[in-house]
Parts: sequence; structure tokens; C-alpha cells
Amino acid sequence: MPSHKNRKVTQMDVARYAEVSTGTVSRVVNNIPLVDGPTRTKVLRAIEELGYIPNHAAQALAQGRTKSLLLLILDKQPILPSTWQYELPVLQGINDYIKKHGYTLQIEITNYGQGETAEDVGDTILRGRSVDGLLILTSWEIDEEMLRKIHGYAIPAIFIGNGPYRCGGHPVGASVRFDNYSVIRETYRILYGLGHRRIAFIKGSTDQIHSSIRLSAFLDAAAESGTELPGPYLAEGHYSVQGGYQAMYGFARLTERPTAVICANDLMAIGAMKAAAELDIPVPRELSITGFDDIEISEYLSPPLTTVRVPAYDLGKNGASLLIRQIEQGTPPEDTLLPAAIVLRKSTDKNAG
Amino acid sequence: MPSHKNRKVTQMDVARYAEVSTGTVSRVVNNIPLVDGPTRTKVLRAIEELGYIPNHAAQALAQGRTKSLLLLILDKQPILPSTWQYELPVLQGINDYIKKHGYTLQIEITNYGQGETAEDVGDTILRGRSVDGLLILTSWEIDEEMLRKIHGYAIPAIFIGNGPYRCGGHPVGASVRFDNYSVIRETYRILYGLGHRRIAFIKGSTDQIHSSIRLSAFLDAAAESGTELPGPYLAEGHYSVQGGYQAMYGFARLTERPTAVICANDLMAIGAMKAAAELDIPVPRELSITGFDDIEISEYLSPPLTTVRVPAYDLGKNGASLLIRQIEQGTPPEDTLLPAAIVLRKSTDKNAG
DNA sequence: CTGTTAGCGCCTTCAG
DNA sequence: CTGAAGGCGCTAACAG
Repeated sequence: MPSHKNRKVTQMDVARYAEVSTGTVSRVVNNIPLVDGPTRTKVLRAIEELGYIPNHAAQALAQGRTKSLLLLILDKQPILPSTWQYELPVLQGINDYIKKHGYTLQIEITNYGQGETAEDVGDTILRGRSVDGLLILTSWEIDEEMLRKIHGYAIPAIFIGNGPYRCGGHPVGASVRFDNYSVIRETYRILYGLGHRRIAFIKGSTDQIHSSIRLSAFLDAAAESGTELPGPYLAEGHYSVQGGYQAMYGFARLTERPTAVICANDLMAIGAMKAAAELDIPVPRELSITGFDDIEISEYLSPPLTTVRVPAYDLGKNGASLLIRQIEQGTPPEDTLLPAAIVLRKSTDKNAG
Repeated sequence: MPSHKNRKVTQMDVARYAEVSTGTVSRVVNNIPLVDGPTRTKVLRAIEELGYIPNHAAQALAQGRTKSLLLLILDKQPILPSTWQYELPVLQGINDYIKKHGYTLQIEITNYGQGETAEDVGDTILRGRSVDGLLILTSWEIDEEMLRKIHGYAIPAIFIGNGPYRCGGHPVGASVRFDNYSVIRETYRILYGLGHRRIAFIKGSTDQIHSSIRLSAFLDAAAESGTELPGPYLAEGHYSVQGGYQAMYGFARLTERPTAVICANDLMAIGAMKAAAELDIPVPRELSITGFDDIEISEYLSPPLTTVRVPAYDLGKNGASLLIRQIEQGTPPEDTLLPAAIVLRKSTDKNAG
């Protein structure tokens, strides 16, 4: 593919060069079968030799589709590293999938609720249907106003990590999530199976959607097992190291200290481990601790942390896949729930009590 | 803004409704001053009432510009959490800046060198000039082939985090970086000022561009200070917890153990601290340790880690700003070097030797 | 100041 | 199977 000085090679140039009409070039470019072998070859050579590349805007205008998707990331906080850790593999999953399918990705990060109104959000996309579909990534609950707006776009949409949502009767996009509930319940059962009967839970900020699901999974599991009622064994850790640390100090003060603590994320588990170390409570001998997220360092803690690995990459991949299918084949969206995996490491063990 | 059933409201509709021509509508939309007050008002009302939104593709086609930028993320590894930590604030900085200026962001993540050739990369952008400018984000050295390709695009480009580069004589895009060199040198000096004379360095993977700069900063600082020649005080830690851990074990074996260790990132510092703990070397009493990146947990380690905070957000913001200025005003690109800040915490102290 | 009219580059009927 | 031609929605140069 030699380099060419001339700025823009157009379909017309190719047509002339190959001695055919622009219509034929178009057919070749779009892989429409109704083209004779030799003609197609001629055209392909012309394209190659001239270094022709179709103009995206012109295609979009003529076909009424852009082959572009918008990933809308809704976050309330300016930046939250632990959230990024989850969101980036999702982005990567989307990226990898759509690239294979000839789509392009636009992205917009928006601090909805912090200075931006629902009106601002996705202004980009409205600006002239510059996108064929919408992926919405957030760990927060989506309010009515936002839902109405998304629904108003009348564009295929997928929620990643939450939903499904409805707006005024009908669904607003499909949902691709991972199973927060089952994995926490399973974690509880494993601990129970190890002989633990006083199992505590450090929850995260309650307005985060994953947080409330994890909490109810814990509560349900506790109820099912007929163990101690959670009451004092429940603390708020705000998803931070600090929060986990303080929560653990609270638990340690109880006369009947928990023998296991499930944390709604790894950072809180790290805080809890730190507190346990300070309080001379050996982990896992006298206290089992579990986390959630499997962040990079969890493996290197002392002891290495038992935690949950979230299928973030697959979340993105599946979301993109569903969305593209819907766009191209009109397949009605179908909600998906991916499993999350427990990673057993050394921070959990049999109850020695 | 009432909702409208009709699919697409076009400029023509607005023109008819406001009883003007499409040209006038266009002028209003584009804020071209040559429109009479009353006329403008009429048009604006019509736009409002009909819910008109200009079609992006049509604008792009007519004006030959897309008001869209491409962020190209080049990474060799599939996913590297520590890299994400740095790249996401950059993305956020870009996002925030361009949104204010009416630009849209496309993103492409590419594993150059792992299955993808330079030919594949940025295929998106080539596909019809669907973008006005290019931001390139990577921590790796960029090879000649890639440079030639980027240069061939003949599109404004900015390198974030590396560069500046040249290709066959002339520069290929401007560069926005942060000052790896000075901050490591300064770290060395601070340690020297604290009385340390045996200062070791754990470097990262040498093909990462930041890594080699940090290394030479260390070497230069050591030479300037006339302290022990680095020789044995230099180890490779591959930017991982594991690597830092092993490197520290190596240092501990020396007859003249270093009294301070500078690590090229926080993960390695964590590994080093872990090793120190196992070896019963108190930090910071007998060993000062510093990191780089200021990742989320560094603040909560025992002791909290002295490290370097990278201006990632500003990197993105400045990159976007430079790029847009270049696109809109043709201002020649100007390389930028942002300062990085040392965050002094408890892992460093006077040399007690 | 405003209307008219060519395109922008490509797709897609409609003939042939 | 292929060429011709209208049109996607908007902008910009040119009249008036």
C-alpha cells in the first residue's frame, strides 16, 4: 500500500481508475454479492492501488447508521480507583468485541449528580444520532429522570452491571450483570461449612447497587443457615480501607467476636486485616476474612486474601455482543447474568473456636 | 422540550416552521453572527419546539471535520491493573476537557505487538477521517513502523506520557509528559539529606519508557552525590509485588545492606516492605522505602508509603487542550513537561545507622 | 442580512 | 450484473 500525496481518494477516483461506476465500487466495498468476479477484482485492485478508504461520515449519512457505539460511564464521584479497576476490564471487553465487528467506540464519562444534570448527559449522542447503540456502565442506581431520557433516545441500549430497568411500562434496554447474590451466599455457605457460626459482614456504601445486593445475599444466607442474627455483626465500611479497619475494631469489641468476616470489597478486607493484626487476632486461625473484587494486591497480602473475582471483561464483551445483535438483527434484548468466582486463598480456614 | 413522535427533525423542518431558509437555520445553529435578532429568535424557538438536533454525520460531511478525537491506547499486555490506574485519570482528564469544547471522544485499545500489527492499529481512524485529532497513550516505546504510520495519517497528534518523537526528520505530534526524572532525583536527594548513603533502586521492566527514565535519574543522582556506586544496589523488580519482594531479599543478603530503597512503583515497594517485615528489618527505622504512583492502598500500608503522585488527570487535560488548539487554530504543537509530586509519608526517615 | 444553490462522499433504487 | 441518478442533512459561496 504505497503512500499517496493527494489528500482524499474518493469512490469516484476508484471508479474511474477501475473503469466502472461508483455504484459498483460501493457494492464491492460493502460486500454485496451481485458483482462479477473480474469486475470485483479490478475494483479491489484500484482500491488497493489508490489507497482508497471510504469516508465514514458520508457512509453514515447515506445509510443512516454510524457503526459506532457509545459507552456512557455514569459515576457520582470524580474518580474512584476501585471503581476504575472494575470498569476498565469492562471497557477492554467491549473494545475487543466491537473491533472485530467493525464498530467504533465513543466514550463519555459523566458525573451525574455532581454538577451535571440528566439533560447534559449523553448530549453527545443526541447530537445527531452519531451512534447506533448505547452501553451504560455504572455502579449506581439510575433514577427515573435518567431512565426517561435514555428511553427517549429510542436507541438500542444495554445496562452493564445493573438493571434491568423499566420506564413507564416497557423495558429500557437489556441488562448484563454478574451474580453478586449467589457468590456472596456461596461465600457464606463455605464459611459455614468450615464451622463458622458467627459470621459478620462489612457492607459498602448503600447507594451503590452492588452493595445492596451483596448485603441481602448475606442476610438471606444468614437466615437460611439459622446462625446468629446479624444485628451486631453488620457494619458499614464505605468500601474503603479505613472503613473496614474501623468496622473490624467494632467487631473486636463484641463479647462474642465473629469468627469470620465477609467484606463487600477487597479494600475493606485489607482494612479489616490491618485491624486484626493490630489487635493480635491471627488470620485465619482465629478469624477468617473474605473480600470482593480480587484486586491486584489481594494475592500478596499476608495471608493472601480469599475473594471474589468479577467477570468484568465478559460483562463488557457480552454487553457489546447483545447490543450489536440487537442493532443488526433487531433481536430483542435478553437479560444476562454471569457467574462470579470465589478465589480461595489463605485468609479463610476452619473455625478453630 | 416536548417529545416528538416523528423520527427525525431536519433543518428543513425548522426552516419551514420558522419561515426562513435552511441557510439561516444553519447560521443560527453555528452561531454565525450575521443573523438579525428577531430572525435568530424565531429560529431558536422553532428549534426548541421541534426538538431539532443537527445530524452529526451531515455536518461532518459538509464541513470536513468531525469534532471528534481518538484516544489510542497502546498496550502490550492484555490488561495490567497498575497501568489502568494511571491511564484512567488520563482518560478522565481528556473527557472533561473536550466535553467543554464540544468534542467527542472515540477510544481504541490495542495490543500492539501481541497479535496486532501496526497495520491494524488505528484502522478505525483511517476509516474515513472519522476523527480530527489523535491522542496516543502508552507506557511503551513506540517503534519506527508505528511512527511512520501515525505520521502518515497527517492528522494532529499528541503523545501522552512519552515522546517527543520524530520520523524522517520532522516531529510526529507533540508530547505531554510528567517529569519522571526530576522527581526520582529529588527523592534520592531527600534520602541523601536524611543521611542515607547506601541507597538502592528497584527498577521496573526496562522496555517501559518511564522505567528507563527513572533508572537514569537514579544513576545520575547517585553519581552526583558521590555515594556508593549502585552496582549491587540495583535490581529488577518487573513492576510487580513479587519482583519487589525478591529484590529486597537480594539486598538483605549484602554485607552492606542498603539503608534506603527507591522503588520504581508502589507495587514493588509493597513487595519490598513485605520482605523487610519477614526479615525483621524495621521500616523506616533501619530501612527507608519509597514507591511511585501513589496507588490507593499506599496510604494505608504499615507504615504508610512515601511515594510519587503522578499528574495523570492533568496529562489528559493538557493533551486534549493542546490537540484542540492545534486543530482549531493550527497552533504548532509544543511539548509539555508536568511536575510530579513527592508524597512524604512514614516509610522514610533519617538514617539511624 | 437572508434566500438559493451547489456540492460533501456514499448508497441505493431503477432501468437496462 | 452494471450504470445512472436522486438523495441523506448540512454548509458555504454567491446573489440579491
